[in-house]
Amino acid sequence: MKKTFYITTPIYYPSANLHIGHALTTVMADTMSRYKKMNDYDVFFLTGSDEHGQKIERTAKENNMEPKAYVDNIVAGFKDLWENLDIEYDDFIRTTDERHKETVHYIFKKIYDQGDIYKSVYEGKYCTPCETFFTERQLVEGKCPDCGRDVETIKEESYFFKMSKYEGRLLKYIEENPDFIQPQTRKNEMINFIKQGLEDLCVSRTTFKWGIPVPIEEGHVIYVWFDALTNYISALGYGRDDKDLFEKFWPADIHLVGKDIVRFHTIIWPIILMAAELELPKKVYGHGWLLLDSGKMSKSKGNVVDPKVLIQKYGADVIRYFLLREIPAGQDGFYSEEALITRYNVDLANDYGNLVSRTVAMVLKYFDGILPEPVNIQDIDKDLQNVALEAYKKASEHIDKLDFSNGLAEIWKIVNRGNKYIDETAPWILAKNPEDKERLGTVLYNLIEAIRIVTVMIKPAMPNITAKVQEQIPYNFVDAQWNEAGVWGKIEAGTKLSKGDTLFPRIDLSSLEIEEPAAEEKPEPLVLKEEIEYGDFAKLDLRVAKILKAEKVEKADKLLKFEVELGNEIRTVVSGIAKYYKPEDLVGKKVILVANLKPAKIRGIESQGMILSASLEDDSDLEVVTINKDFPSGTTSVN
RNA sequence: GGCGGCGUAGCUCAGCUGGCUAGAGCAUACGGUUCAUACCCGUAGGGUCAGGGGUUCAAAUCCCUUCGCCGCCA
Repeated sequence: MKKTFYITTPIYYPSANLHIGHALTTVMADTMSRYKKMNDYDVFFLTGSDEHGQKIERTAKENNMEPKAYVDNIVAGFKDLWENLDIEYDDFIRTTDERHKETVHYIFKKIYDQGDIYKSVYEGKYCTPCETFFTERQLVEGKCPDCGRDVETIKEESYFFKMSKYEGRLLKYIEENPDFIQPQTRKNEMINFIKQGLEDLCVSRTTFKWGIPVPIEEGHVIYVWFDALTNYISALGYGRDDKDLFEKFWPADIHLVGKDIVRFHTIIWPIILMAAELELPKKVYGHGWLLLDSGKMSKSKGNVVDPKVLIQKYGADVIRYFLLREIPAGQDGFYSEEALITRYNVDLANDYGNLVSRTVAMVLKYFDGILPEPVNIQDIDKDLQNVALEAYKKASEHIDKLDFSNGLAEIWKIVNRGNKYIDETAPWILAKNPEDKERLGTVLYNLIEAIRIVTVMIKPAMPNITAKVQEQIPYNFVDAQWNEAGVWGKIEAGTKLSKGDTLFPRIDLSSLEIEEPAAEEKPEPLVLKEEIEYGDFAKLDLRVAKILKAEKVEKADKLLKFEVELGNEIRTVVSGIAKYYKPEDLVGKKVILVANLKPAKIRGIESQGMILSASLEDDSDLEVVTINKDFPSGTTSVN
């Protein structure tokens, strides 16, 4: 029986479309999955979407949609992206799937029945936009520490999960399984966290409906982690009749996650599993973030890089290669389109693509495309072989540890050695002497063989390119197993090569319009008027005034004429804001009037003061400054 | 505030348990080559290894300290 391998990505939250950072996790998982398949593992690769929660409920409502219809739409976009990126998952679990709900019900009930879930009262501060609860201590000046908005105090009956009970067992497990949490720094953080003591976890809500109902009491909905994390076993059929997959693949070999959700995967999830008397996953790997020069990518910053645009421009292989090569294992990495193009030009076009191109061209030119037999192996040939075999070994080790960056770097040592080998053996000189024909043939054979090995090894990362190489070098790359890269001499002499398309055409960086993500606004220095003394300011008499009447000034597009109440007097004021307000909308509003401004005649009407407002520089919009509290008119507004 | 990490060439980073003139890739300059996608190969410049102190025959590597940056603390 084949060895099994179960790898997962997080299930992504469909409140918005995915960005290139999400693509990183999924590409890593897909590459690992393909690598294991090439190593003859029976692989199960799971991804999906986490579709419940108040935020979805609200966003859907804002869009006048039912939540399910709303998420259907976004999830279709997820799947489309994965298809474009050549992500070959075995299953896509949605938390709205009936099968998922069944499993969640089952596991919730099981844990409840044994007494690890109990009812109590939850009280906390909640920030709806961020969908996060905070403790009093976490708030910054009483507001949400993430977004700075107001938080709501929420007090409700909830079900709680007895996490505290499993604290010691979890700690012991982590210490006895040193590879469970990777990388090391995350592991240390988690140990630290647990040692501070675990609180019980609130696992239900009554404030929204968009979720899986708590099976034992109506009106309660299962809250986030109990629902979301369970996807890893609901997709396998746990708690239902069809649990063959569960028996075959659980425990998972790797839960691949971003570093921001390591805690949930290494504390809450294992404890849920312990309570359900299930085995724990073998490894949780928290990879780093893809940063932009302008910081972390996030929707609120508006600096999100859309992977679909990039795929269209450069192709899935290139994006995949960049992500895997550029982000160091377990660390953050930087994205910029310039870096992407540099990687592309240097590694793919110049080094690998060109190596294939020049080698195949020489076989065509000197041997009519028939791959010659290698004879009389010399030291330099041996060296090329050794570099290839050594790289195979090291690359395998790196990839086993999810270190794709170093894995690919190792593979490229063969590419570099190949280019150097051409330089040292100078086939074009050998071609001039008929008696060197055998030597020339050997050199070209060795080069093709080196290319073959490289091409086998880049297949998990770049699944498309192998098929294109196969058109030129007819070796069965498409079905190749990984260990074929660990053997020298597998390509047969006599193989007929043919000219193919340029694998990676160079991109001229200078003539390219790079669409950098909308970086944060460059803070243009404000140009202020000349500094004034307080005395200058104090001369202004700003007063609250109530608008009694408003009408358009005849024959003037811009002007409105107001009657305003200022204490006991009634004044007439003309203001150039007709473009922005209908007269009737302003009646009754309390505005700020510059009350001691010298009256001026406008269109024959005497205007006795000015109403304060703020307007955009290009005059595209304007808002009158208004007072919301019910202050009497005539009130001094500033002093 | 508590715990942890980082600071090495213009840029991104390797340098494990201390030991030859501190490395790689990119970028720059110069040279070589023409099979190839103006590509490839070679050479060179450039670092008081954040600052200070200590241990040692010997420290980027261990210890202390200062400064700066980052992560975790539901």
